Amino acid sequence: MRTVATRPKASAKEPKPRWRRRKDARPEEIISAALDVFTDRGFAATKLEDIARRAGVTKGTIYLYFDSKEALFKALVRQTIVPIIAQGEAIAQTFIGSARELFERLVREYWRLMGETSLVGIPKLMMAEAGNFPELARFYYAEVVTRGHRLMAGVIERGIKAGEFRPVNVMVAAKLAMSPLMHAVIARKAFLACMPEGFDVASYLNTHIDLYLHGIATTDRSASRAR
Amino acid sequence: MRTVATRPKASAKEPKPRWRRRKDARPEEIISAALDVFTDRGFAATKLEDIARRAGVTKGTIYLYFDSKEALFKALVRQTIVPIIAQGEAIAQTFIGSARELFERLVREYWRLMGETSLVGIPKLMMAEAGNFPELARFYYAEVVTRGHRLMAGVIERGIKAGEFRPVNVMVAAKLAMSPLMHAVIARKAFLACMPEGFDVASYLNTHIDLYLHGIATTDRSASRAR
Amino acid sequence: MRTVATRPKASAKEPKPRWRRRKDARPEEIISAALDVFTDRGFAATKLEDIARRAGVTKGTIYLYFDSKEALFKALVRQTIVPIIAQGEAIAQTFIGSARELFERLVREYWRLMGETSLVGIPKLMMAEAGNFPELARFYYAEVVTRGHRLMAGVIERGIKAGEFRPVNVMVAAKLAMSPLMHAVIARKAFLACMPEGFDVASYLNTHIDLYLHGIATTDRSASRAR
Amino acid sequence: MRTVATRPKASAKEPKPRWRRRKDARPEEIISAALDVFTDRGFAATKLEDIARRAGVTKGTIYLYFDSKEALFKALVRQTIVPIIAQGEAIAQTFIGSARELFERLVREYWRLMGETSLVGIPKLMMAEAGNFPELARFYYAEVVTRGHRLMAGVIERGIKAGEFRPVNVMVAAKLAMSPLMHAVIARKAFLACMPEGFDVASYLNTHIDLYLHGIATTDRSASRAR
DNA sequence: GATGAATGAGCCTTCATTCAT
DNA sequence: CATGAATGAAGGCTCATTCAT
Repeated sequence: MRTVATRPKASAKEPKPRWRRRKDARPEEIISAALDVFTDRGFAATKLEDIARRAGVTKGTIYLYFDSKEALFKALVRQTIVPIIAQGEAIAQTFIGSARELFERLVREYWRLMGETSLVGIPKLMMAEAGNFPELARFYYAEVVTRGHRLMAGVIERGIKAGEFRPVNVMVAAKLAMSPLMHAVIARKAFLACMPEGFDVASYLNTHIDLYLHGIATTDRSASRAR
Repeated sequence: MRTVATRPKASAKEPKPRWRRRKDARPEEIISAALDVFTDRGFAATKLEDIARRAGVTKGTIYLYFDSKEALFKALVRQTIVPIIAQGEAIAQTFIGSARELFERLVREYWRLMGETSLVGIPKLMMAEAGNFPELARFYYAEVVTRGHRLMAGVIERGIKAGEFRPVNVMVAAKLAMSPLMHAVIARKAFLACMPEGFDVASYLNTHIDLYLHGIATTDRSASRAR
Repeated sequence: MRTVATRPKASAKEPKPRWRRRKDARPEEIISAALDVFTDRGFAATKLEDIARRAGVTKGTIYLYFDSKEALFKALVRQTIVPIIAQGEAIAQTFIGSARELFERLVREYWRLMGETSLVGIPKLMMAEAGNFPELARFYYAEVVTRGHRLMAGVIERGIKAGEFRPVNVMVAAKLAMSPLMHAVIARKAFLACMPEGFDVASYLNTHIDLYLHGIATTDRSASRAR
Repeated sequence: MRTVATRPKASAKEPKPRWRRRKDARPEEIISAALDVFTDRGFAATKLEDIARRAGVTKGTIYLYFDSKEALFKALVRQTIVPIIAQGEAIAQTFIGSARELFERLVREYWRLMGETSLVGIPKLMMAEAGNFPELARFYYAEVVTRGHRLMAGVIERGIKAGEFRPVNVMVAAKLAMSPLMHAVIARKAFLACMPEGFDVASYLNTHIDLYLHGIATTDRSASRAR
């Protein structure tokens, strides 16, 4: 749960990792705690004290590193989310294979990094708080949403050029590729406790990939791809 | 009293008719105001006083009709969203035509009722606040989300039976039909101010319909339908 | 329960005494209700609405007869308590018999009129609120407490003159005759629910009369010692 | 900031040492202030802000130590009254002398500890607010009232066994020994300002002791008791 | 005369923020 | 660096009081 962006090898167990405080790891620990709490309470409903407790410090300490609750929130968004996008871009640039395969790879990668970590909370939070933090919303939209869309748009363009995909409005198609992912990731976080049937991730992703690639494929040979 | 017609744009004195109306229109006026405010501030950040002001009453008045801020929030959700779903169900039951046409009809109807009205705020709010109101989340998920999914699932099943659609997991496919709509509707509300390029609703809907129907269509004749 | 001072023959049953409203009985009904509510909630904790409900009217109606909550409270004290004292005085003046018999009569009468009706609430209230209502306290102390003490003092004086009682400071002795009654009446109201053993009124009164008369009686050999 | 050294006991400006102390003396200071304020305003009429001001802190500080106004009230009762009772019990257990002497000792002690300190306010409050705090009333009645009665009952029993006192219902007699004290202590606090003649404590106590011991004494030798 | 919808001041309570230690 | 006691500005909620009907 305590994942921070680029620290994916954190051994999540660590029974009691004492005696390694007093480093400069503090800000990260605080951000990590903030992620967890903001994420499932929302901005206003989050108490600095909860963050402090979870980070193993006191309220006052937070102010050594962040000017205000708002500043902490912004730092959180800025520092946790961008690396994800960058990572996606890196994958795309070095990927060798068909556009369809790349599409599938990115879809699954997105879910792994966003859907399965506490990072889910970020888009959820941004949707909710965009109105209250206009500059942050602008930053987020430009640096994350648009960049993510562009990434996916590149994949689609690649597919069109390669004759794999039909010619479509690539930016719109990119949004349509991402939105089922973003929505599911958020809704799952929000409503998991309310889903008696659970949420079958594999089915959801497979069906999305299947329908989407079917939908966008050039129609002559009709490249089906199921599992 | 009401010295002047219905909306005293009067300039004069109007000594101090401390309060005006006094109807059972009040609850609805308050809910309407609550919709606006909750919707763009979130639950916790909303001040009862703002709702009151917008409804043209004072804080105290709200408590004549609702027990608490939370109760007002619940009433808001209950009274605004459920009818929408019911309306969709009515359309589906009386619809005459192909499954594809029904799909398109529902997609456009959803956007018209949710995307173009302030009701957008409701799902946005629910996503954000579900964690803080487990009971409400359960209600919403059962009465709105699931019901909406079932509605769409029925359409897909109809298409499969008619040979229009490939056999797929209908519930998952239903979620995938809805999620681009739900996400877009929310994101548009959240980020519209941040979109320099705006949001081209027509393209988005058309492309979704096109890709989705293409994706789910039985592949032999492959009935494409673009615009 | 609903007793109002000088209306002791009120038939407490009256299944539904409708259609006799709109008289000038209103103020009394309100005072009666106020007595009940003030009495077991205290002044500040009493809501006008509770009084109104119990009186079968609405909040607004109270203001037709009383200027404010405070005014109602004062009227309540003034109008309900004085008749009691007067009644006691009347008994004393017309009483034929020994001082000891008169003492006993007054003690039992006090309990009957104060201990067994909602009038108990008045001294209880006054003790509690004297600090918040100085003028009222002054009125009450002069018109009720002092007058009550004087009444009892007269009895004691009578006993001394008749040789029944030892010579004592009559005013102090009067207070000591009354205080066990006043305290018991109040404490019983306050704590009845907390007394698993209940409160044995007969024992309490009998023992008080016994001890007090024994204590004040001229002992033939009589080693009195006063100051 | 602190332009000057560490503890400017200086007279000069003292720019704004926003707050001072910071000890665990705080809870006691608050309780002490609460005693004063609750005591002469009653529970409901007391404003936390008044308590805070009197304790030299702000409203918020109270909540560092007590969960709510009610919790503060309970703490107040628990910490002030119960020790008094215990002290009385200690006296009785170690007392050497006649039951009459012990009776007198306890009567005077009660007055000294309750009548002459601000603790008077507690029983006064309890009488008034018992109805609003059933649980607290139960606690108080069991831990204070009953315990006090039992203490006095023991004394009376001792006197009976020793042949000093007539056989009486000891529990009732105990109540009658205490009630003039409790009532006087409360009434004096409530009405002192209304007593033009003042309240002669010595007379009151002496006369009570005299009458009571006279009343309960075995009658043959007629134990007089002087000073 | 009565009503009851509406008001608005005020209180309890919370919590981001500060700062002496 | 850290702490945590203290602050003080709000916000939710209540309720005595008013007044159009």
